Amino acid sequence: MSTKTKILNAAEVLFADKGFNGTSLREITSQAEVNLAAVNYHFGSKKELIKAVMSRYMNELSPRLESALHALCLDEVQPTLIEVFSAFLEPLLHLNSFKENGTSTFLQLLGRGFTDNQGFLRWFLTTQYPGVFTNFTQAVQKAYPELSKEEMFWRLHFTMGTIVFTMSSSDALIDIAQSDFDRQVDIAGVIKKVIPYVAAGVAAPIVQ
Amino acid sequence: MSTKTKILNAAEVLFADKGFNGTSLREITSQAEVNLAAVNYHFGSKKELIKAVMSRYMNELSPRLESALHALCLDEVQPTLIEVFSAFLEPLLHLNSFKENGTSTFLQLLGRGFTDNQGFLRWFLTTQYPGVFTNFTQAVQKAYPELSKEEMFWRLHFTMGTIVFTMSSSDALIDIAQSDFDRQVDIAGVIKKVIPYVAAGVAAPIVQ
DNA sequence: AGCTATTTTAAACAGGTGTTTGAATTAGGC
DNA sequence: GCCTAATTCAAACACCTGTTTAAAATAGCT
Repeated sequence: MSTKTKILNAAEVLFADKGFNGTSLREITSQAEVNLAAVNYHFGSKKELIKAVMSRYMNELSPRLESALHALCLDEVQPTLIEVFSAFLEPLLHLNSFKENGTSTFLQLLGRGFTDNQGFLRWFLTTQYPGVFTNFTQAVQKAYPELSKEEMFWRLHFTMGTIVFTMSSSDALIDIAQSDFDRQVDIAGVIKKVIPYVAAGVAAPIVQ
Repeated sequence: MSTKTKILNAAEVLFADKGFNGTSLREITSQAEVNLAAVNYHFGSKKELIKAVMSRYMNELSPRLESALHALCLDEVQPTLIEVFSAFLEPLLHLNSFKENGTSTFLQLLGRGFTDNQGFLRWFLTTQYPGVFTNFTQAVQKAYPELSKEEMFWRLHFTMGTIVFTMSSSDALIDIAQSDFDRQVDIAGVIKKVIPYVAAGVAAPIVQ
């Protein structure tokens, strides 16, 4: 395995667990069993390493997600919001076959990306992968045309918050659920639980 | 104004803006115009300062919130979920008269508290202010008795995620909304928008 | 083999972190 | 005014941060 890959593999689990700011290059390189200077040699800087970690997942996810959402838009019948959000399920779970615990790791990274680093990753994702966002809003628009652009803006950010926050602490939540309710839950189970919630939230009646 | 208060005032806005890990004691003390050592003299450590910042708000918020939720539980008629979540509105907005931008600052701090520091603040809040949580779950239980304990656990965490994530980036979102939709929104407006969303999410039909 | 370009290595760099120290200053009670 | 306790202050502490350097090792190619 190349040094670059070793670094990426070590970095992604540490970043997901402790955040980008909370993980030092020394932790990453010692976990990856490579020299400290290797990060700057292969990636240039820590910031570029963060981008590389995210890109590896986004490049795997975004084409599948875009086409799933695009299919809904092309369809003749009006999709339900449940169907729109369910379109995320397969592309997200596919990350598990791409990499062990890939789904969980990616969603945690996404959560970190929106809270750490005063949102430079938010900028990176929206500018580098705009197709995901436009296809998504188009699909929601088609499922719920009465929703104004402004109201949709807010509700999609509420949805993002639900997902991102839940997933960034999904490990802890799954542990609690297992000890308190004696129920085996995995990341796919959590996603299936969250879909009706966000679909109902976005579909909520509009109040003036 | 006492040194202690000067530190708390400077710390809370810096913590809200840049997170707990992202704010150094030197930034805080120079903003507060006090000596660097004052934090350790008056609070003992940075961790204790964080607790003190949160406690100042929680002590102001929790009695009002608890009694508002408790009133719903004592009431004879079954409350709607909208009413349950609306019970948060007055106590939260009261923080604005307690302190300028108090509502926004507190909610941002809360968001930081659940993502920074691998959740030591989550532990602090749930153990120091358990009344808020028990009253809240009781009120939701009364409004939606069909919801199983496990399903409620998940949906309340989804709700927490929605609130916490939205509020931790509320300043950025309000800016975008103003430039994109030319609409004046404040923190109260955001809260009023999020209530129907989370109420509908919690009320979503249960799927097996 | 020999040469070149790539990669790895240990060491140092410059700067930031929370915390502690001990002397200097201030405040409050008599 | 005096004495004591509380507070402030500049300086240093020990450690961690991302990044850079220049020498050493390795790899690939003719």
